[in-house]
Amino acid sequence: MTSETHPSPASDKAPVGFQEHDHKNCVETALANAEARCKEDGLRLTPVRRKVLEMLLQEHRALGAYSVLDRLREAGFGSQPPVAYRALDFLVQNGFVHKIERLNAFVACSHPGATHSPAFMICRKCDAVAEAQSAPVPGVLGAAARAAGFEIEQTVVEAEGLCPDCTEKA
Amino acid sequence: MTSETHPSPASDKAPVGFQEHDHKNCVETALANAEARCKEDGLRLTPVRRKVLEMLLQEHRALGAYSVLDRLREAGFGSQPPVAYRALDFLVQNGFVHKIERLNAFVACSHPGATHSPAFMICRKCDAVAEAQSAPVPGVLGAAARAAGFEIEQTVVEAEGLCPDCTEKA
DNA sequence: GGAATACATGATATGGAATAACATGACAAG
DNA sequence: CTTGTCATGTTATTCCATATCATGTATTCC
Repeated sequence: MTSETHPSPASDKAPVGFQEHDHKNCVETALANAEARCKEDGLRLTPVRRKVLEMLLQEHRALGAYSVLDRLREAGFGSQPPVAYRALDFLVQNGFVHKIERLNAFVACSHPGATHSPAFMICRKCDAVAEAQSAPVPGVLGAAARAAGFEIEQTVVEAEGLCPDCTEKA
Repeated sequence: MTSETHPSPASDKAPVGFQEHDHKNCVETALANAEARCKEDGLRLTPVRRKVLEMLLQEHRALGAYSVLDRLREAGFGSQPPVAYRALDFLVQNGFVHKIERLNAFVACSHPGATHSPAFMICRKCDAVAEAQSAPVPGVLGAAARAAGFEIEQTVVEAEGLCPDCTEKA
């Protein structure tokens, strides 16, 4: 075994995202969009970065850093942790990828372009991850922050539970 | 150095929580409350567990598992990772302590008793953590979940930004 | 009381996540 | 050509987390 962090116990090839979707173009268009936005903003979508984004789009689920690393090695890139982490940092920094804190894993963004504060639904059984457009900032929290003098820069919202598939099987 | 995970660069003894508060009784009363609730619910607040809760209340900020471990050793308890993790699991499970996913660290709960879905404000500069009573469940996300057939069991809300102290200094 | 059961603790070992520190390569600007 | 900058590569280390087994200590049931 090469080190697949989240084995997705139930179904390893399930159409995670909770809904069937056209997975053919979805990768290519997303990649094209990313390239366009990088050119536009003067960002450099280098080979490693592009490869990492591609594999995350391809998988369409959360991958641990060391899974990413394995695939980079297979593809002939460097195989040391920083290689993966740096690429991931870049992609997260610029909104192409999100980190799932709960899983210590990464997913490609589903809503390219829009500067958003995303929310995630994570299945505790199969580790499937779906992204939802979140409210601008959770209202109550925003109020509390203002009251305390805390300046919110970024908010992580992650819901854990059971995805439709796993609910059915129970 | 014994391994203090989050050194709190700026001020190591700052009144984290973002607001001055009476820290004298706050520990004792919280401990008493915990003991009461455990007796009531038939839970066993053993020496290790009690000690961990006490130190988290004392510190009043997020501590990494290995910081907890160091203090356990100093207090004459076992010093292997599982000792700390088991105690932390128990405390988290029963709502006495919360895990900050963003930091891989733990804080004592500020709102004892109430079964709540907490939200946190985390200073990216000094790692101070404040807990806010959160909305039951972020409304928009709840709707998305229902639409997708996802059953939410628990939600993590963590806001990153600058605490009042660190904002001042900038 | 004494055996059986469940749970808490202690210790060993291991694996995965993340970053520090340093060196190299590619490339553009001066 | 030299300098500065950024991306990449490599080594090593630190930190987070859990599986596993052994031991001990309650509590329960007979």
